[in-house]
Amino acid sequence: METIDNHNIYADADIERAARCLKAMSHPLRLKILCVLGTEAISVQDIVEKVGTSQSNISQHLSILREKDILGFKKDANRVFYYIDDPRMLKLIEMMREIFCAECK
Amino acid sequence: METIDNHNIYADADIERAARCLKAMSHPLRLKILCVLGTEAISVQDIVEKVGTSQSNISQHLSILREKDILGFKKDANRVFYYIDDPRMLKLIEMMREIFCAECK
DNA sequence: GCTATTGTTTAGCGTTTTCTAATGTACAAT
DNA sequence: ATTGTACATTAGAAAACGCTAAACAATAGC
Repeated sequence: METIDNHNIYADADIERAARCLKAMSHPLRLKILCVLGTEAISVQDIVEKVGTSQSNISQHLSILREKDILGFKKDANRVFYYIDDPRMLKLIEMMREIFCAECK
Repeated sequence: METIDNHNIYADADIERAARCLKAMSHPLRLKILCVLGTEAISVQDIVEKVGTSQSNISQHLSILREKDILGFKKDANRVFYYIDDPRMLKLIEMMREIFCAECK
């Protein structure tokens, strides 16, 4: 019966935010997009080739990641280059690699 | 044109596995369950109280986490105690807290 | 035996996700 | 101008999700 309910260590707002972030990464294609991006800025066309699905499909997934402020982009003439804009996401990607790829070498 | 296609650094199997894991965590209630569990084994009833939704709903989410081998459980008389069984998941939870709760203090 | 407690499962329904296919838009090159 | 390239958007259908409510199962206590 404290002033602040400490039976709940985790703020629901943090949980919601984290869950939304995880959800964005939780699709194989989106996760792969994030992995191939890493710290680079890559054009949609190149992403399509590296990830391997239709251009329309990639575009839709990019739009999802864009809406959640995970990706940024810059246009250059005909092309659009996407990059990971959220530093937390970069950390997460790195950690995911450590955790899920450590034993598979 | 190497023997192993290195235009693709990330094995699709790893991606799939990681994505499945992320998906399991990507629901607010499930994430919260994992957070309150931490390294402990907690009964369903206690989880219900700490997480805050119906018992049936918690049970369903527990079942999802169980199916994906993220949670283990042991029965004791009337109760069932759940715990995080996958060490990778524990790491992930820890990292999530660092990333999403670091700046919010 | 009953009754309460603890937990799981099923059914059903509305919502969300994710894909394919088609269309639209903008710039480039000729 | 028209043709090609790069990308976004829309529409629509199938599947997956997530909830409430209800039924079910197992143990505990009387």
